[in-house]
Amino acid sequence: MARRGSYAKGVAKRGEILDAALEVIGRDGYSRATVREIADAVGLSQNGLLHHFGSKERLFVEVLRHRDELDRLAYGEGAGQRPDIAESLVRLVRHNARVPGLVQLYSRFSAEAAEEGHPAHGFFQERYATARGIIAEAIRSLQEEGRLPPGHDADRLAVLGVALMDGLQAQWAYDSGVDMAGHLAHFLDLVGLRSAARNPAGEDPDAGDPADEDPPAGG
Amino acid sequence: MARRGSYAKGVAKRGEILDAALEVIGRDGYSRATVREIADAVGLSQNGLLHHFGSKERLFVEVLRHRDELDRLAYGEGAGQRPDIAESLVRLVRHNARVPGLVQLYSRFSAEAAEEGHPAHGFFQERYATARGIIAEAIRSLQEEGRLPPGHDADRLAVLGVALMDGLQAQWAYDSGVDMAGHLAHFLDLVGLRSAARNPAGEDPDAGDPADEDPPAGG
DNA sequence: GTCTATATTGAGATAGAC
DNA sequence: GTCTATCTCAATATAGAC
Repeated sequence: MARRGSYAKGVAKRGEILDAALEVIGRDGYSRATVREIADAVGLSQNGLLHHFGSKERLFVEVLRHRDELDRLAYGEGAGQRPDIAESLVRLVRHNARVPGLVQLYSRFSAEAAEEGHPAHGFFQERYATARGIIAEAIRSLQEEGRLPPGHDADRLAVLGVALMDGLQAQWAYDSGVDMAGHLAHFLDLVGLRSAARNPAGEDPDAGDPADEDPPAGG
Repeated sequence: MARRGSYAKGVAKRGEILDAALEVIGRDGYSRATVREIADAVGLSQNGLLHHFGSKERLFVEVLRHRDELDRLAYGEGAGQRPDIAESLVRLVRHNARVPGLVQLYSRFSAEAAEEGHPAHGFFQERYATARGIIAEAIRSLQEEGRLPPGHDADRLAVLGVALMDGLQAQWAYDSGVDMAGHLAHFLDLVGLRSAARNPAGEDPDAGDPADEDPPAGG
């Protein structure tokens, strides 16, 4: 509102910086992804960059927010033909295994921001609550349709699901042979969520994911 | 072997430093727990402390190793009357909820050390493998005794269990109302591990834990 | 052998010129 | 909106006292 003619330029520059941050983090790892490195990658000085985001923490929060937005479009409700929670989560996790830099950013940053007073504390607090809410709501929908075995507590299952996704990332970070998506799918099978969400008739639960192609997030 | 008379003194000092580190981390949080703060707490200079451990990373690894050792004695095989895996894990997690500083140290440090080449990378890599191995082995024992529903993959369940413990810590860090032990117990119930491990006859699965008293780890 | 004092390096944050 | 210069602070390495 109060911003002047160069508003569009600022927005474009912010997008450019987010992309550069992603690239540097992916290439050099989180601890080498300093403000200076990212600034170099985008052709700015350190403080030329910080002018747009204020601090490293705020920059990283925006990177993660941007990631969530893209993931929501690609795997969230309304994405693809079947907005089914179990399959959406498995696909999301499968996608994550192809972007280790982002996963590392998420893991380290969320661990740091757990400390009260950290600039990103509120972001993650809200994100966890939202994630649990989305999953719990999807489970309740299945229950209303009668496609889930009775006796399941949607809120509790949501906590377990979110915890599993986080925890699998930790093990995967130390052993890339850990198949995050496979283990999540196994859990969903165990609690009856996967077959319920997909096809009550009972087709092959692993069919239908042609390759691990990136979703149409960027195109 | 080559060490001389002051060996015992060095060992005692190391123990003193580990205790001080725990206290500072618990009181001020991980990011305020600098080498200088810990050194002050134990009455040493920064490098007086680093002389014993070499670096902050090595000090923290020793803190976590010491914690694991105490936990193993208190909750591992042979601790208490019933060396039953499900109950041991639930009790361990319940105990963790009473030492937020240690949990924060573990979470942040394991996230940092995921980067290849970090001084603590090997420690966590080994720790994850060991944790999975212990749980998988305990499950296999139950299976051999015929106390577990058939069709369970011990190795897969172990991965899920470890992931759950890590992931629940993350959510708990942002909302201390998240009952880590309760959610883990719920998971173990869901997969049939808890009732199998405890009492095939089917007693109240939450009885027998009088209070959340600390185990005889220090005495 | 053990410690104190100090210097160096590298990170992010801040101030103010253009 | 971007830059240069400077500040603070943690971690590490070195020199040398006892």
